[in-house]
Amino acid sequence: MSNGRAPTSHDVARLAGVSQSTVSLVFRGAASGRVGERTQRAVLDAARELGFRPNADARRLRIGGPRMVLIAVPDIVNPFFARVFTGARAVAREAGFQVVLSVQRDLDSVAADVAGQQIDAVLACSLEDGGRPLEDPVPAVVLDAEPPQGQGSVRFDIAPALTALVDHLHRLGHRRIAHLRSEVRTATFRERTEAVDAACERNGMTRVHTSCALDPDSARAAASVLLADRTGPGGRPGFTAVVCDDDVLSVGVYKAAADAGLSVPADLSVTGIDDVDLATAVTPELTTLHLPGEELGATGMRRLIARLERGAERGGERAAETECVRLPARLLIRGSTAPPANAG
Amino acid sequence: MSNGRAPTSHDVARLAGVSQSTVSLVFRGAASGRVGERTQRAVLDAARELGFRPNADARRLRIGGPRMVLIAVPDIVNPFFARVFTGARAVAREAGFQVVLSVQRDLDSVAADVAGQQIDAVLACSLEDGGRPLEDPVPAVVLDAEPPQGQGSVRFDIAPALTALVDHLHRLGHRRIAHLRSEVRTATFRERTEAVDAACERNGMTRVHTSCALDPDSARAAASVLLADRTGPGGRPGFTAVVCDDDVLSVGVYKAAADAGLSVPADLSVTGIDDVDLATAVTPELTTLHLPGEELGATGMRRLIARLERGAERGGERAAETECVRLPARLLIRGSTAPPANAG
DNA sequence: GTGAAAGCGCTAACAT
DNA sequence: ATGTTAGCGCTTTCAC
Repeated sequence: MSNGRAPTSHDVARLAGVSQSTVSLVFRGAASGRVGERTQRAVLDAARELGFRPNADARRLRIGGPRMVLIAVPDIVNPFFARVFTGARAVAREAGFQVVLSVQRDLDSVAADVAGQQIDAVLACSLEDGGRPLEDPVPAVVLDAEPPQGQGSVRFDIAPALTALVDHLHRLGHRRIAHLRSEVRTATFRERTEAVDAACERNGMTRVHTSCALDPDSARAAASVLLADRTGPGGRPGFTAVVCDDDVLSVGVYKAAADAGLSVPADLSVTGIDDVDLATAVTPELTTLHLPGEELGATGMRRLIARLERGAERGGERAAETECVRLPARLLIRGSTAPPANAG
Repeated sequence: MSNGRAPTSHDVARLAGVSQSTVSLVFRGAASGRVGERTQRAVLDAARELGFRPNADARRLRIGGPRMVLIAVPDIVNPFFARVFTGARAVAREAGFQVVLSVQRDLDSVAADVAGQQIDAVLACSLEDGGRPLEDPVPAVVLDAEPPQGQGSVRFDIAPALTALVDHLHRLGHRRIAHLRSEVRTATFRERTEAVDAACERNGMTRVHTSCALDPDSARAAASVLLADRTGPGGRPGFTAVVCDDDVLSVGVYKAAADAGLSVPADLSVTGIDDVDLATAVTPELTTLHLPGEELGATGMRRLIARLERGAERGGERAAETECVRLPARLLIRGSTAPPANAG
C-alpha cells in the first residue's frame, strides 16, 4: 500500500485527523494532561497502522543528541581489545556519552567511520603506524600506539616488566633464550623486541629469534623450526627458554615442544605477555606480563573526556595535550621456569 | 571566544565572505571545477579557524543516511559472542548497512538503545528470556534464544551433537557421569540439560550434576565439591566423566582434577561445548562441540536483511516470519576420553 | 486541549 | 563560478 518513503508524523496526523504537533506531543510522552485520552489513542492507532517510527535524525537535529565518542579497535574477537573497549565504554557511558564501535586496523579507515556520524571524540586503540592524523578537528586519544603528531596517548610501560622477566630467567640460570616475536608492526611490539634485546645484552645472554602471525598455529610452526636446533646439552635445543611476544604464541610453543618430545618446563621454559585466560589454562600455567586492558581503555577515555570538557570551557582553544601516559605492566611468575639442571 | 553553540556552515560562510551553499559544496567534495581555487582555500581556512565540523544529523536528515542495524550481545569480551558479532557485522556491511553494537543482557535494555538511534533492524543474541518483544515496529531476529512472540530466530541444534557426545562416552565404557551446568538461565542451557538427561536415561547411565557461574574459578570450586565424592573404584570419584556446559567450565574442571590428584584423562574424562581457543590450549585437548558462532551471526543477519528487503517491496505488510532455523553443532573428538580401565 | 508556524543545519535544484 | 531557495522530519513556543 505504502509508496517507498517511510511514514512521517504528518502522515500519522492526517490519518488520525489531528495536527502534526499533536502527534509529536504524543510520541515524546509529553502528552499527559495536554492531549485528550481519545486523541492519544487515535494517534497511536494511526501510527501503528502506518508502521510509523519517529525519525531519530530529525529529532537529534532539533534537540541536539547526546555526545558520541567512537572507540576503534583492530579486532574485537581478541579478548584483550574487547577488554580495552569495555573499560573505555564504561567510562564513556558513565559520563553520559553514547559510544560507537569501529573495528578497523588503521587511522584512515577510522576517519571514514567518523565522517558518517556525529562523532565528538575518538579513542583509537593499537592502530598500525603511519596513518595520517584525523584531519577533522575531532579530539582524539590513541591507545597502545605511537601518537600521530601532537595527539595524546596512553600506553603500557612494558620495558621495565619485560626486563624484569628476562632478568628473572637469567637469575634462574638461563643463558641462552629464544624470542618469538609477533609479525604485527605496531609500536608495542617494537618496544618488546628492544626491551628483550637490551636485557639479554646487559645480562650477557645469547638470543635467537623468529617471528610469526599472532595465532597458535603460526607459533607452533615457527617454534618447531626453532626447536629443530638440538645443539644444546643432552640433545636439547640451543636455548633453554622461549620468550613470547604474546600469550597466544606461547600456546603454540607448548604444542611445538610436545611435538618435539620436549617437556615444559623440565626441558624448556616458556613465557608470554598479556595474561589472557589462556595463560592459566595451559599446564604449567604461564609466566607472563599482565597488561591491564580495561584500565588502558578507561584511562584513555577519561583523558579524552577531560580534554573535551576543557575544550568546551575554554572555547575553541586547542590545548596541546601531547602528554603520554604509561600504564605499568606487571610480571606474573606462575609455572616453574627453571632451566634444565644440566643446561650448562 | 566562541559562545557555546557549535559553528555552522553559515558561520563559515560569513567569515569566508561566501554563501552558505558554497561552503556546502566545498565540504561535500563537489567543489572541483565548480568553486574557484582561492575561494575553496578561503572556506577551508575559515572552517579551520572556527573548528567547524559539518553536522552529521542534519546531513543525514537531508540525504537519508545508510540504513543501520543494531547487533546486541550480552558480553563482547566473550570470544564466542565476539565471533557472532563479527559474522553478523560482515554480512551487514556487505549489504551496505551501518552496524551499531549494543552490549546488553535483556531485550528491554536493547529497546532503550534502539530508541535513541535511527535503527532499521535489530539482531539480538543470547538475551535472557522474558523480555517483552520490542514494541517498536522494527524487524528483529533473535539468535540462540527463545524467539519472543512471532519473531524469527536462528539457534544451534545442540541436542543431536550432545546426544552423540554422551553416546560416545557410553560406547567408551562410561556408565556414571557428572554434568557441570551453567547457572545462566537461557534457552540453550536448558536444552543442554534436557539433552544430557535424555541421553543418560536412554543409555542407562547414572548422572550427578551441579551448576556454577560461567568462569573457570567457579567451575573449579564446583568441580572440587563433586570430586570430593570418592565412592568409585580405587578411591576415584563416583563418576568417570564430567560433561561441561561450556569449554570455560572444563578448564576449571581440569584444575580441580589436578587439585584432587586426579589425572585427566587417566582418572577422569572431561568434555566441553563451544570449541573456543581454550579447548585446544589445555592438555589433553578438549573433546567438545563446535558451535559456529560467526555462521550464527551471519545467518541471522542474512535473514534479517531478507526480511527488510521483502518488507520494503511489499510495502508495510508484516510477513509473519516465525521460522526457526537451526544450525548444527558438530562433535569434535580430541583428547582421549576413555574411562579408567578398572572403572567397573 | 489542539493547531499554526518557525526553525535545527544541511543538500540540491535552479538561478544568475 | 557563486548565490537563492525550498525543503528533510522533528520540536517548541505561542495562539486559539
